[in-house]
Amino acid sequence: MTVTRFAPSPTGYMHIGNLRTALYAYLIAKHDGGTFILRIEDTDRERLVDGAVDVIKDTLKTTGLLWDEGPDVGGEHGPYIQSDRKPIYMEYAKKLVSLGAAYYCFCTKERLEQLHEEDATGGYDRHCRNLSAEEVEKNLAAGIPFVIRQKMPLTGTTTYTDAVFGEISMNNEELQDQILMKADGYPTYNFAHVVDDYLMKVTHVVRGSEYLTSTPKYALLYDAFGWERPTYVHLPLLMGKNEDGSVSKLSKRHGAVSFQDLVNDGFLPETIVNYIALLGWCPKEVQKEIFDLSELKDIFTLDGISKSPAVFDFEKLLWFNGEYLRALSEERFLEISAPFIQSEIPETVKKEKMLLLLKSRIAKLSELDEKMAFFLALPEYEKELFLNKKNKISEFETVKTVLCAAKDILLDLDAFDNDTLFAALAPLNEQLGLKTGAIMWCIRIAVSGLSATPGGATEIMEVIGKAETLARITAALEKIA
RNA sequence: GGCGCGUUGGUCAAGCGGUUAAGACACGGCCCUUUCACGGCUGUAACAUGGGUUCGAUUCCCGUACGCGUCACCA
Repeated sequence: MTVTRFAPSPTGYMHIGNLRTALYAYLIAKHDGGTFILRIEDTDRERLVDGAVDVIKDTLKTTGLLWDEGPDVGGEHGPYIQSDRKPIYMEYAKKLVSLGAAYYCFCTKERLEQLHEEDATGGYDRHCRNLSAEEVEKNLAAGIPFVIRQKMPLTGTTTYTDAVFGEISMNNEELQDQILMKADGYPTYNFAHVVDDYLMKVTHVVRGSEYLTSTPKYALLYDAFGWERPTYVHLPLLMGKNEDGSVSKLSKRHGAVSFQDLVNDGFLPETIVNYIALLGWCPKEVQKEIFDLSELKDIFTLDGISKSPAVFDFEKLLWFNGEYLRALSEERFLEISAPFIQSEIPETVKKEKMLLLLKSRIAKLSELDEKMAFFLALPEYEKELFLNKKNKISEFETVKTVLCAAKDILLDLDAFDNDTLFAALAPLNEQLGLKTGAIMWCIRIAVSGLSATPGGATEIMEVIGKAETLARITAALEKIA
């Protein structure tokens, strides 16, 4: 039985790297029909952020990463919020002390700071490591604040096997006697996650590779308790590209990097999931890139995870999103695009038709407003725009002829849909001795004021309606007169 | 700085001793076409480096360079 967990600390937003960790943890469990746990790591009481847990839960829900055990849904290994488990840690820490693998430390923060000033790379000097039982008892009885530290072996090496990176060894002398229990009675991450993972029967510890070198310390904790070590799955880091071309760990300076930022910018949750699944992992023997969550569940295997860091590429994300947008049903597209429309849309504009014209031409929903602007109001443009080499339009006289003829035809038209319009205007080519493209070019410029538009001349006319079309053509005629 | 990890085109990446070194994004060209987009075809572009091991290294080993990570009463 595979059991994984996603154990974020509530920081107030869901970093995309964190989301990917959650995704992989979910996929590893679900590929095997296992259990996916959500656990909130809120042992840092000073950094609590209101509503942060909701952000985590909402993100997981909208991406479909539903947890089998955790807040709201419960489970047999609860509670799933570390602050609710507080008594557990002290109990286990004391056990560790009695096992000789941890010790009470009464050093003050001031002393630690001084130590650091004297030697910035030295770390803790293990001052309290060998206090006698009597001294400890005395200090405890006197109510002197204490922390509990892990007693690292002084020699030898500690080795563990990571499912992605293979064997990792660290010299024990590199390992600090890290703090397990803080003076405020809360455990540190270093201790809490080990105890919880054990108690929650987590089989695969999935997390970013920044933990690669501290994992020996955790493995030692398992050993000290006599617990079986879990399978470690460290994920390659997500990087962002800097202005100067270098890369570093993806962070806010690289732009929108939280799930919510991306969604607000008009990326679909499915797109995000799909894209980040492929950042650091590649399917075996499947030659495609578009996957939904359930497909990912089927094909996800650990051996497809790569070791090298991956640069988050907004360009490719954009491409993915365009693919997802185009694949959407018209109804669904209309529905989800609504919140992104800020513009006031006149009654005379065929709104749905307009939006659908844009559907295959945008990469993210936030582009909608800008791209629809010309439908709503004719932009300023230079009359030279009418001149077009490819369509062999070199004289304004030609443009005038086309527009006048078109105007006459349109005046008599009752139906104003694309097909009718095209059928009515296309014959102008023979009458005027011009290519259809040239005819439409003139008209399209007149009704849009743009050299490139979503949709052709007749589609645009249908959207803006007869009155507006005639008004724009009249304006064009005046412009070139 | 110590320790650890990584290094295939600009980016994501396949490859797991013998390949014309896949594919995708981006970029260029062509086609389609009422402009654009979509779609189709096509082009440019890569094994960081030096030593080994081997009949043969992108692939295995060692060094070097570069990059990243980590050395908290944060996670």
